[in-house]
Amino acid sequence: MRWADIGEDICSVSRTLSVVGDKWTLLIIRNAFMGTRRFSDFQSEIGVTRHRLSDRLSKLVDDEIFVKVEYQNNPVRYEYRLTPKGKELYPIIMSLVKWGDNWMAGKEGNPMEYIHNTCGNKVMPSLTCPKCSEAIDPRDMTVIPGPAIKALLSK
Amino acid sequence: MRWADIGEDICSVSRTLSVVGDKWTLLIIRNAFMGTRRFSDFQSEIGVTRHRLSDRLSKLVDDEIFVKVEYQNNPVRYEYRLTPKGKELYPIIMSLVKWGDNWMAGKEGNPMEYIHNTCGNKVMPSLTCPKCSEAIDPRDMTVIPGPAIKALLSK
DNA sequence: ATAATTTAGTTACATTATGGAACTGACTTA
DNA sequence: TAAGTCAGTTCCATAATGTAACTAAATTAT
Repeated sequence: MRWADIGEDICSVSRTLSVVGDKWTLLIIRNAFMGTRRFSDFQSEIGVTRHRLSDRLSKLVDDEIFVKVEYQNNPVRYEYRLTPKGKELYPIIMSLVKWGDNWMAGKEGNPMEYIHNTCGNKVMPSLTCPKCSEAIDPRDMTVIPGPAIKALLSK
Repeated sequence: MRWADIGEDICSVSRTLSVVGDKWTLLIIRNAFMGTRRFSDFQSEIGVTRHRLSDRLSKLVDDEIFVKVEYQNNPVRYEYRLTPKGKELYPIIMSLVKWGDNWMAGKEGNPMEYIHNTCGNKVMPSLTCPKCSEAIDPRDMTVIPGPAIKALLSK
């Protein structure tokens, strides 16, 4: 079977991109991980227009990445908080950070540094194999059809 | 200091997104990791228009994610191969796959499965701390200004 | 020898998405 | 009373995208 025969809809990457495959969306989520919750804070921090922000936030609420939580009434106002589904986007943001640090940093060095509270060290998380604990090299990964593709093939 | 005061240009996420912050670009890179190298193969596999593909590929060459390698002359034709800089995008693709598997898979299960050749196991790589080897939880990470931000502050 | 096919594009045009900027509306503070 | 805050919405010009046809050099089929 060729990859070409597998529809775009049966791919975890394109499914994920249907939710976060947009620059503004990823910047909004990045800021959410830094603690931002309110419309105007996202707006001024990211520099996105209110129009676009409103658009992206409501899509993210539809996609269950954010929940709107009322933080005042009179007038009623909501803030945007990451759901568990949204919080699990962290490795995506972290891998974007890491690549940017490695390949796009200027001579000044990295913009930010990260401390792992659990062990107290300044670290940059890396992708590792949960079985043998080795860092992942793309050449060491073999991709095989999973249950969803197998089900398709047996039809 | 507030995040709002840090320009978008001094952020590893937005720097990375200036290269791969686009749906088509990420799908092209995903396919490159599955072995695709030629224009028409990217085109038919991804379903992107030739116009858009041509556009994205030349940007990716400019950004040194791909190199054009001549694979025939008469007429001269090039294929697109990942550079080391491009190969290091793998964790980004893998984190997109993982999130999609966890949150967007249908009842059929995951589209693909991954085998780590080094240890022979079927695995899904995870983000871990290189010091204590524990899986990363976003709540356990503290972000502090790095050298580039510190340099800015001392001006 | 001529026609069709392959590969890697480019061009023209209509549609869609985006950015910029002003406007709304319910309150609060000076 | 006037200005400010917050979370949007509306309007319009510009930019990005998709659709579909066209190019061009070579190869294969009839």
